[in-house]
Order: sequence, then C-alpha cells, then structure tokens
Amino acid sequence: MSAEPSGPVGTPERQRDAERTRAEILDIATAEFADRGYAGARVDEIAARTRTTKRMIYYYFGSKEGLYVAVLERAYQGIRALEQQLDVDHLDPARAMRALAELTFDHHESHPAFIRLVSIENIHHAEHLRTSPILPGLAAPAVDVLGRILERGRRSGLFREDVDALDVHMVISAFCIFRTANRHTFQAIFDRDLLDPGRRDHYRRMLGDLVLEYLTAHVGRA
Amino acid sequence: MSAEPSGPVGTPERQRDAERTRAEILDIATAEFADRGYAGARVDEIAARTRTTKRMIYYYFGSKEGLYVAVLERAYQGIRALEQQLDVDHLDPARAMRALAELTFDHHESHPAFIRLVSIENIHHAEHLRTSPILPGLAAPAVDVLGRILERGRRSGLFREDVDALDVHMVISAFCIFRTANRHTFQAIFDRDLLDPGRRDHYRRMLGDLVLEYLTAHVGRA
DNA sequence: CGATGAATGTACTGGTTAGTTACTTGTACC
DNA sequence: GGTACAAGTAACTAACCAGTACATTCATCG
Repeated sequence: MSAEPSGPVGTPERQRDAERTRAEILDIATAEFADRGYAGARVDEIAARTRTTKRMIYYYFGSKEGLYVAVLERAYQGIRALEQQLDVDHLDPARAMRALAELTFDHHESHPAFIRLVSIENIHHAEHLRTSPILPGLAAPAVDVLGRILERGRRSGLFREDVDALDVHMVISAFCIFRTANRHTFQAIFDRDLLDPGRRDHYRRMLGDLVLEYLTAHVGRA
Repeated sequence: MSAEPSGPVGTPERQRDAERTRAEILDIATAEFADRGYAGARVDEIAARTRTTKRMIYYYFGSKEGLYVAVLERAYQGIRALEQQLDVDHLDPARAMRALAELTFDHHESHPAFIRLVSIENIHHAEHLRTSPILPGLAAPAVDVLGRILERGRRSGLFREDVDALDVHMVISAFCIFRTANRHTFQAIFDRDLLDPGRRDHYRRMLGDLVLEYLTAHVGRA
C-alpha cells in the first residue's frame, strides 16, 4: 500500500538488513535464554518477539544450540575487554587492586544477563563454552592485569605471598556473581535484595575492603 | 514362582514399600534435576532410572513441578541443621567465626547437588522456593549462630561494626558456592579445577583468612 | 530490465514428553 | 478367606516444539 521504499530524510532505512536481523535475533535470544535457561527457552517464543520469523533463526544460526552458542559467545566477548579499560599501572598496588575490584563489581552489576548465562552454562557443564573458538582468548584479559598488580604488591612487601592471581580473581568473581546469580533465593530466604541500589555502595566498598585486608594481612610476620 | 515373602535372615525385604519407593524417586529426581535443570530433566528418564514407573511419580508427587518442589525442599532441609551442629559459644569470636566458615565450606563441598539446585532455582527466580512452606524456617539457622559470634566479637572490640550477619553470610556463601556452581566455566577458561582435592585445604584456609582479616581489620582506628 | 542469489514468510511434520486411563497385584484387617 | 484399599504396571494421548519444505520477495549487477 503506502510503502515508502526509502525515507526522504536520513539513512535509506532498508527493509532488508541481514546484520540488523541477526543482531535483533541475538538480543531477544539473549534475554530469553538468560531468563529461562537453555531447555526452557522456546525458539517459537524468541521468533515471536523479533520482527522476523523462526525460519530466520535457522537460516542464520542453524539450530537452537547454534543460536545459544552465538548468544553465549557474544556475551563473553562483551565482557572480554573489561580489564583493559583500566590503566592501573600508575596507581600503587593497593589502589590499583581496589580499582580493579570495583570495576569488576560495576561491570557485573550492569550485565545481569551475562551472569545468568554463565550460571546456565555451568548447569550444562560448560560443554558449549569448552568447544568454542573464543575460549582461548578469555583467560588472559581477566588475569594479566590482576597478575601485574599482585606482583607489584608482593615485590613491595605489601601483599601476602600465598595466593596467585587466579585465587584473587575467584574471590572477586564469587562476590560479584553471587549478588546477581543468587539474588532470588537470597531475597526469598532473608528478605534482602542484594541488588538494591541503596546497598550498592556498601557492597562495593565491602568487596574492596575484603580483598585488600586479605591481601595485606599480617605481611611481615614470621 | 520362587517368591520368598520374607527372607530367612534380616528384615522382611518387602516388595511393596511406599516410603522406600518415594525416597528412591526423590533420590533419582534430585540427581536428574541437579544435572539437567528443571526443563531439561525428563520425567520418563527419572522413572526409567528408578525401579518403579512414571505412574508412581504422578501417584506420589502429582506433577513434574510437584516432584521438583519436593526435591528442592528436601535438599534445603538437609542443609538446614548445619549451623546447629556446631557449638561455638565456648570459643573466642575469631576461632568461632573460622570454625563456622570452615564448617560451611565442608558442608557445601559435600553437597554439590544442593548447590546446583539452588542455581537452578535462581534461574527460575526462586518461584518455587518462595511459595514453599519450609521457607520461613530457613533464615534463622543460617544467621542466628553467625549473629551471636559477630555480636560477641564486636563487644570485645575485635570485629568491625559496619557489617551485619547477613553480609558475612553472603561472603561465606559466595565463596563456597562459587567453587561448585561455577566450577565448569572456571575450569574451561582458566584450566583450574576449583574442587581439586589437592587445593581444598588451601581454599578452606583462604576462606577463613578472608573473613577474619576483613572482620578484624583496622578495628580501633578513627 | 531481466536474471540471480540472498533474505524472508507460511504452513507443515515428526519426534518428544508431560500427563492419563484402565488394569493388576500385594497387604492388612475383619 | 475375602474384601477394601494401597501400591504398582503398561500402554495410550494430546500437546508441544525443534526443525523443514516450499514459495516468495527484494537487492544487485550485467
């Protein structure tokens, strides 16, 4: 009827746009998988929530599993460059460590879907992540900056010696992920919303204190 | 044919035993739900792995959801009396806190299915736990003992004042649950098995240090 | 403008799966 | 010793859902 093939102003506003369609499917699928888990998500439901059809999902991603893997990989890649955002080499080790912990805290808080996807992937024993081509690139960004801070702190006699970068990374992740991943059971049982904005600063400071007090504890004693 | 209604030695070994059947269904279902999630678990598969049939599952539990709720409730009740096992009132606050943290650590380590069920229940926004009759009894055991230790520690000027029992509980839970719940993605990315028995003592001590150094940090300064 | 291939829509299918029906067997109690 | 109810079996069904066949439309380029 009154189809305008191109708008009079701005970009052509194409009716067909593969990238746009792909991206829209991925967005909706991310929300759907994160909300219902792999088995619980419905391809029909994802299709219905896009402006396209189920046929397109299979056209672009081949299968439900292919779609899930694409969602998972995009989510991991979105979080990949986190640590590199931060230039901590000019800060003293204690401040650098706190900055890194707080950056991780903020980043996790603003990516709840990612955390839920990680939980879901763990339910499935990480079988999709383990065979993903993006896997080899995930370890270094998370550990390199942390390792450098830790090393500087140890050399200056500030940090304890009996933990490595992965241990510290685990503590930071555990704290940040727990708030989101276990939010619902925690709230049901204890009637406290861990993601309440009014408590965010408290928890952010708490994480920094936790990591720093631990790392700097009793250094120098026999 | 050669059916012996009662064995010549020992217990009668009844062929019909409602409690036994119920318990067996619950055991298998716990493993199955923990392994595959709610939507991923198959009632037929659970039935096939018991010595009874699918009809019995519906006879005893009414629906897949009813079975899942029964599994979840039993898992929570199994962990319920944890803190009461421990008589920490005769220990000084620091030792008591460490004992509690380590007990939690050991308990979580030996109940991986419970932790996976908690993850799964969080995927489902705790909707089943929230309506469960066992919910009201879950908060107190986890927090009461912890609260008493914290209170004693604060009164004696040993512990900091800016955290409450729920905060400390969160830290301990986050650490313990992360090791199990995120084991697979962590191992895939960093090639480190957080549940490796050779690392257990390291992590147990690490948790105790983490909590104590945090709680006792800088107490007394302005 | 006409052909070609990428992108998209509609309608369907076949296997899977939660839940049921109809029937059988064992147990306890009078 | 027979009867009533609890415990159990096997085969069935209706709905659901991942995946597909086939037709169609749009962009691009000669």
